[in-house]
Amino acid sequence: MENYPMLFPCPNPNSSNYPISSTSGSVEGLMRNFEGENSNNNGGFLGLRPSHDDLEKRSSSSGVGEGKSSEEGGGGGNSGKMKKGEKKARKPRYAFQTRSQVDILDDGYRWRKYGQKAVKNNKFPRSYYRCTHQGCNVKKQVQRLTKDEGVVVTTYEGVHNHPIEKTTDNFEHILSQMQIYTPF
DNA sequence: CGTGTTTGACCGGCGC
DNA sequence: GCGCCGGTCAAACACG
Repeated sequence: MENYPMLFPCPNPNSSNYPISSTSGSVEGLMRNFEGENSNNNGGFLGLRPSHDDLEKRSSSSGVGEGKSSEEGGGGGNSGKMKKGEKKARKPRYAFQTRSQVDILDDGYRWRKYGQKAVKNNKFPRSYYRCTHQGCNVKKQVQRLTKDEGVVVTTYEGVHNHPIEKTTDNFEHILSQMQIYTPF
């Protein structure tokens, strides 16, 4: 994947409110609860939810409700590489909707796709990405809404602890290709 | 040859 | 206890 569509999910490049690199506090302030059920969510608002993990209650048949993360190195292929009984680190997650033609919103980091699953209430599959930087366990998942093909929901999990690889000159290009849904 | 994608299977929690 | 469901791994493949 060398063609970088390059979209950045930040409405204000000059602002310090980067969804990923900044502290969660400032980001949380900007967004509203995203728990309204997505599929019926005819959009129009920027959904962001710093998940506090525990209250993950999915409404079974009605909700897409994300399950819990099983932490890195978890589960999977029974090769016996994960330690069981390890405590689960709960990480904050940031979700936001963007309007874009492309699914992959490149924010300047390098992502490796590690999975793709179909979600029950959506026709479009959800893609799982992980930052390829060593020691950087930032994960991200991209999902497209059924109702609005133009709306892409991106969920970031974790914080990068290494500098970006690309210059920020691309922001102009990035912003030209996307528009953020704002409730205001 | 290195890097990332594809894809099926598996894991683990929760609901029933 | 079983089955659903979301999340993840890993081998094979594709591409530069």
